[in-house]
Amino acid sequence: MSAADKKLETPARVTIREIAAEARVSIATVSRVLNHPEQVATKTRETVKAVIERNHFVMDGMATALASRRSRTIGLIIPTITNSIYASSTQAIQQAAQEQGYSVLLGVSEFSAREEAALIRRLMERRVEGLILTGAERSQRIYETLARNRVPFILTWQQADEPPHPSVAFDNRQAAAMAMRHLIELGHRRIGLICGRSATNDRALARREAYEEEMRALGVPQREWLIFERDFEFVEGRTAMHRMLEARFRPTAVFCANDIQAIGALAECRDRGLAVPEEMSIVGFDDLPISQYLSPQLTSIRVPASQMGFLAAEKLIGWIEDKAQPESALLPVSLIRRGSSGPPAKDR
Amino acid sequence: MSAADKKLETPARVTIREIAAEARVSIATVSRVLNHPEQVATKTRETVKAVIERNHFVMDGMATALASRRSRTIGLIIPTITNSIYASSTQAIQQAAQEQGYSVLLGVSEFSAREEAALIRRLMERRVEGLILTGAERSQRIYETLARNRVPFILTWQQADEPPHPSVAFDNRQAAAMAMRHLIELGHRRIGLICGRSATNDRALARREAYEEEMRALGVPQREWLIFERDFEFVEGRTAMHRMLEARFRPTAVFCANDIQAIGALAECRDRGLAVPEEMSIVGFDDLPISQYLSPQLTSIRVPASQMGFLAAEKLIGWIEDKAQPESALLPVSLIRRGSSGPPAKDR
DNA sequence: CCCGGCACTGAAAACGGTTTCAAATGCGCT
DNA sequence: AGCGCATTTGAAACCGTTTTCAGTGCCGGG
Repeated sequence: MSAADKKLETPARVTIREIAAEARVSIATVSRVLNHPEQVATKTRETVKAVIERNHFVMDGMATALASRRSRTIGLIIPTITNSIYASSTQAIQQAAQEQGYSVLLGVSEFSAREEAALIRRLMERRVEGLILTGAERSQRIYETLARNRVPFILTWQQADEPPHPSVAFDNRQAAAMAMRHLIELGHRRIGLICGRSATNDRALARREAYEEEMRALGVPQREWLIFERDFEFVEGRTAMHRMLEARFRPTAVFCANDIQAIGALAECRDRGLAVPEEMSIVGFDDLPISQYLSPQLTSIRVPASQMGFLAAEKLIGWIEDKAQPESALLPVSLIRRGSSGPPAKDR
Repeated sequence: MSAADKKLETPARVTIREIAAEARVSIATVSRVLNHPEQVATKTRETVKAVIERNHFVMDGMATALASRRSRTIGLIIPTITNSIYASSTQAIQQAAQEQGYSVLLGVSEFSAREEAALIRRLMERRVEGLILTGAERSQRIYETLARNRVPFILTWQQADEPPHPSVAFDNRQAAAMAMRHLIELGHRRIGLICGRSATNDRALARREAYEEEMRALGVPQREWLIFERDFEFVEGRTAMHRMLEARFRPTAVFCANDIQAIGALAECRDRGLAVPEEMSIVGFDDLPISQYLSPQLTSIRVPASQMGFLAAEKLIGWIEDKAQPESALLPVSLIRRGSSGPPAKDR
C-alpha cells in the first residue's frame, strides 16, 4: 500500500494496539507508559510517547473504565441551570472534583421527579462513582436502587433526617424564619409569601412552613391569598406581586423564598410606582450576585452555595475512596440587610 | 449458602450474566430483551424483565458503548457557567440532544485555552460522538486532533471563515456595529467601550473591532482611555465605569459588549448619582433575561442563544448520523431599545 | 412423511483497554 | 564466567456488553 493510499483509507480510530505495533512493543507496555510511566525504561517510554504524539492517540475512556472498574466521574443533578444560584454550587463542585482528578456529569431535572429518576438511572449507567443530589425528597425506590448498586450519594440544599442520608445543607426552615423575623422586627404584620411549588420542591416547602409558623406565632390569621406558589422565573414573581397588590388588604411586606421571584416582584413594584421599601418591603432568599446590583439593593438570605458544593464534592470523593460514609454537615446562613426592606409606612 | 449469608455478602454490581443465570437464559437473550425486545418470545421476555426489576439491574454504559461503538453522547464546552447567556444555549442544547436520545457532557473552560484543550481531550476520551465548541479561535493542533480522530464538531457564537469550519453563529461585528450605530444615531460622539479580553476571546475581539471601526468612521480619534477590557463580572463593569467617569472628557455613552458588565456599569452610574440615560447612555449585549428587570431597563443586542444552541445540536447530531457535514448557519440579531439609552445631554 | 421457513435462542468473537504473572534482560559482584 | 537480584517486558485473562452466526424446535404445505 502506498503512502497515498494510506492517506485515503479511513484511518479508523487509533488504538493502543496500533501504537504498540508501530513502537514495536506490547500493548501492556503502552498501557504502562500511559498509566505508570515510571515502570517503563526511559528509552522505551520516549519511543512510545513519540508514537502516541505522532498519531494523535486518544485513549478510550470507555475501555479504560471498563477494564479498571473506575470511571473517576461523579454525577450531579440540579433542578435548573438558569437560576444562577445553582451555577455557583455547580462551579464549586466542578472545581473540587477536578482538583481530585474527577469529572462531573451534569443532569438537569427541571424540577420533575420523573425526569430526575431517569437522570439518576442514566448517570448510574454511565457508572458515576457517586452522586450529588439536590433536595432530599424522592421516591423510596430510587434510594433502594442506589443502595443496591452501591452508589454513594450526598444530598445538598436540604438535609434528610428520618431515613438519615448524608447531606451537606443548611436549615431552610431556620433560614426562612430568619427572613420572616427580620420583617417582623421591622414592624410588619401583614406579610405575603412568594415561593416555589411546595408539592415538588422540599426546599420551597420548608420555607413555606417556616413562613406559616412565624405568622402563626405572630397571631396573624392565615390568609391563603397572601401566599403564591410559582415557578422560578422573574415574570412569575412579577405576576404574583401584581396579584398581591390587588388584594383588599395589601401586605406591607413580601417574603420571596428565592431571589429570582424577588427580582420580578421588585420590578412590579417599581413599575406600579410603589416605593420600596417605603410602601413595600421585600426580602429575598439566595443572595444572588445580581441582587446587590439592583435598585434598591435586595435584602436577602445568603446561602453558602459554593461552600456547600465544594464540601459535598469533597465528602463524596472521600467516601468513594475511603469507603467510609461521611458525616452530614449543616452550614450557616446569614441575613444580608440591604435597601429593599424597612419599617412599614404606618411606623414611619 | 443461606439467605442470610446472601444478604450479608457484598453484592457486587449486578451484571447481565447474573441476570441471565437467574433467568436461566443466555446473556445474549438478556441483551436482546434490553435492546431488541421484539426479537424475544413474550414469555422469556417477561421472565427476564422480572429478574431485572427484582435485582435493580442497571446496565453498564461503558461496556455498552465499548461493544456497540456508540456512546450517544455529545460534548459541549462553554467558557463559563455563571454568565446566564450560556445557560440559555446550554439548556437548548440539552433539550435538542435529549429529544434525539443523546446525552450532553459539559465542560467549562473558564476562558482558558489550556483548560479548553484539556477538556476537549477529556471529552474525546469519553468518546463523545461530536463536540459543540464556543468561539472559533484555538490552536491548529486541536483541530488536527479532532480531524485525525474523526470527531465532528460545530462552532458556536462565532463563525470561522479562513479554515471554514461548520458553525452556527451570528455576526459579532455586525451586531456590535448595530449597537454603536444606535448610539451614534442618538447623537453620541464620545463613546466608551467595556468588553471582554480580546486576546483570549474572539467574540470580544470582533466586538471591539466593530467599535473601533465605527469610531473611525465617525472621525473620532481613538482614545485608549475609553476602552476597558475586563473579565465577565458585575464588579468589573462597575470599576471600569468608575475609571471611565474619572477621565478628563467623560464619554456620554458606553457600549458594554456584554450585559454582565453593563449591569455593573449601570449600578456604578446609579451609585454616583449619574442619571441614565440623561447623563450617560448604556447599551449592553446579550439581552439577558434580567436586563429588562433593571431600572432603567437595559438597551441591548438580543442574541439568539437558545436558537443557536438548538440548531447547533441538531446539526451536529445530523452530521453524526448522516456522516454529511452540515452547512453553517448565520443567525440574525436585533437591537432591543429600552430605557438605558437616549440622546446625549447637549442634545436635550 | 418430509421439507422449507420462521421464530427463537445460545456460543463465541469482538470492543480497547488494565493487570497479573512469569519470563527475559541487564547489571554488579565474586 | 557465573550468580543473584532488580528492572523491563510480554502473554493472556479479564472487564460487561453487542452482535454474528449457527443451531433448535415447531408449523404448515406438498
